[in-house]
Amino acid sequence: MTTIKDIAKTVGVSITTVSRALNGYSDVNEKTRNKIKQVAKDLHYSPNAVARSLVMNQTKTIGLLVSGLTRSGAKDNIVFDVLTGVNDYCGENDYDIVLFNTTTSKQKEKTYAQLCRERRVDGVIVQGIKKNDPYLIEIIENQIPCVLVDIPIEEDAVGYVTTDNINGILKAVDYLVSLGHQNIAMVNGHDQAFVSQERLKGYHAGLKKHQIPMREDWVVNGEFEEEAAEKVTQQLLTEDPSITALVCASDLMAFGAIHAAKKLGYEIPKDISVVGFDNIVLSSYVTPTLTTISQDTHKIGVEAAKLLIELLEKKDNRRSTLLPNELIVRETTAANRH
Amino acid sequence: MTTIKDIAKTVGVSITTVSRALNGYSDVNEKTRNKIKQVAKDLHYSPNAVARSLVMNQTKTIGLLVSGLTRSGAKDNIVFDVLTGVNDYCGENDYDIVLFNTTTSKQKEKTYAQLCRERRVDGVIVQGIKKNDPYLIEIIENQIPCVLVDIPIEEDAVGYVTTDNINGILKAVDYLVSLGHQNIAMVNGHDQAFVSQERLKGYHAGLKKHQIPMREDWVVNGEFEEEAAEKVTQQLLTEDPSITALVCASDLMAFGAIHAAKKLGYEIPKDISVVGFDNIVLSSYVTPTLTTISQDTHKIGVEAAKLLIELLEKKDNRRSTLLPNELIVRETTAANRH
DNA sequence: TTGTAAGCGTTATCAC
DNA sequence: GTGATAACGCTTACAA
Repeated sequence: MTTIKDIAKTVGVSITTVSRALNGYSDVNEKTRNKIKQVAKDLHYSPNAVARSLVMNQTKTIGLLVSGLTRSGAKDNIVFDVLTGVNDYCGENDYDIVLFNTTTSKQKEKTYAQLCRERRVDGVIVQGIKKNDPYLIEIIENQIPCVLVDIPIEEDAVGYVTTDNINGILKAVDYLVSLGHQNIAMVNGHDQAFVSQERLKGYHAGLKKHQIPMREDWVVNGEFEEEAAEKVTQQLLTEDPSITALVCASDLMAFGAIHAAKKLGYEIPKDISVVGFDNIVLSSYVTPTLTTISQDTHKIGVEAAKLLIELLEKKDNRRSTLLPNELIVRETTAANRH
Repeated sequence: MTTIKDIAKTVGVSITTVSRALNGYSDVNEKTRNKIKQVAKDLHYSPNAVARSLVMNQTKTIGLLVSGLTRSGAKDNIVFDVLTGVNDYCGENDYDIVLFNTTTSKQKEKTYAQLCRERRVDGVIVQGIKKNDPYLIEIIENQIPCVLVDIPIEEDAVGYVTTDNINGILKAVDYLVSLGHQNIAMVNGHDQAFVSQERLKGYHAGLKKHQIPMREDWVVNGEFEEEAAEKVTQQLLTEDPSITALVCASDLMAFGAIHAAKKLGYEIPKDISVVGFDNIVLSSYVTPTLTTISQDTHKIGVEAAKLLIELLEKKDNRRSTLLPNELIVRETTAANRH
């Protein structure tokens, strides 16, 4: 593999000159530069990023730490979408992405800091970890620049990007109320997710706004899983048949809820309205198509990468980005007929 | 950041000893080793993979070059699934993955070899490129170890993994024939995909096996896209209403085909049977659920990583892996009633 | 069992 | 404008 040494030898200059010529420094004769460039091309030279990283003490690489980088993540395409967003922005800005593997047994022993330091990534984007994940403490304690997805923490070296979860659910409640619904229950995720807290706040805010009394037992947790959501919804609906609408904290859970309702003999949306959250691909393919709060997951990725790179290059001192959500009305919601 | 130098200083030994102690060499006193290990821990030492890579001339990193690493890849979760498979196997074997960005304008200028050499990846897994992609020639010409997904090329340094496409379609045809279908048409992908060739072979083989005469005009190309498939299917079915079954080269195209059929007043599966290919998540969520040939895309990823690492470590001289496919019977196929 | 020293391919600091 | 030379953090002959 050709090195600047080889180029230096064939051109008859020092390696210093080659380095400077190739890196576009001004203090080098244009003729020598051209000769060097030509030889570099002839010899199929590629700069060795590893060597450069070593001396520059930066790798132009960011780590992507994803908790749900498993097969199951394929159902909602969220993880993938964020990844493509990160990839897009990084590509434009000459950063490479390395995937951190936290799922496999072997790597599980390594701490977050070890993972980062070993690969000498310049920064990290973290997605899908829970509030009680041990990594989270490490992230805050360490000085490694980091952007969290959906976890609102701001530190010197850490920021976050999330969507306006409160407002999202609020829009859903607004819409349901406008359809004449008053008995609106919520299928939330779990207590270890910040987004669940926020979405719950949105639910409360919505009820309050329309002066609908809150009922604690009308909020159930579906663990962000289709099956779990089905189960709790079935119970909820059995115990209280007066419920006419369901806001769910994810589309997958909405599917579970719908399934439960159908099993109980409900017709959708005639007997009960359901709105999801995420707007995953599935939601426009199922029958009936799902009314949902759309998150631009690709943009989450883009903004996360953007924020991180700004952090790295100290261009700005923003520490967070809040993206808007949008209500997508489809077929699982209808006027209340009770 | 702590280095072996720091450890050497505090323990009072040379850096050589530290290096050897930490890397588990036998020729080092157990007492010194323990002291060194302790100090390393105390000082929060992490080995610098960059420095190591430079001297070892290997990065323990493999590049993932994906053509469809874009938002659109979210519909079929294939790209993502393969990625998780690769990630799983690499994690177990201490390899990291770096994502090669080929979509963004900036990187597009770089050749395949440049991409690989610059990052000094040990090997590459390539997915989603077409037969006429300029990268392909480079891959063959270069000496960089590479495993291709769904492109059957074997060279000294390149191998591939794919599924048994011929047999997959054959199973579909077998099944349709067993349901009494004789007028079976095919919605294929496009000529630039090896899998399309194979699936076409499977279609031919299936017809031949059951002594059904081939009709060239009953094979149409849907470009692996839902909309395109819908269009060509509409035309096909309009021109020849005697067709009672459709084998499609992807689930997404099957959805397009179904849509076209419905528009023409067909009921599914009463009036026409449709079978897809891939078994993407969507196919079990749509109504009616899709009969399809299932590919274990996660396993494709695992096997690709496995094959590449074997190649890298010269453990074996296999150059390819063929995975079986499976027919998943769901609701879009029924007995022929014509 | 341990240490010395060379070298991996760069960039950066000087001096010329 | 250009060239020695040191440095980045590590591994690895070779020597002791």
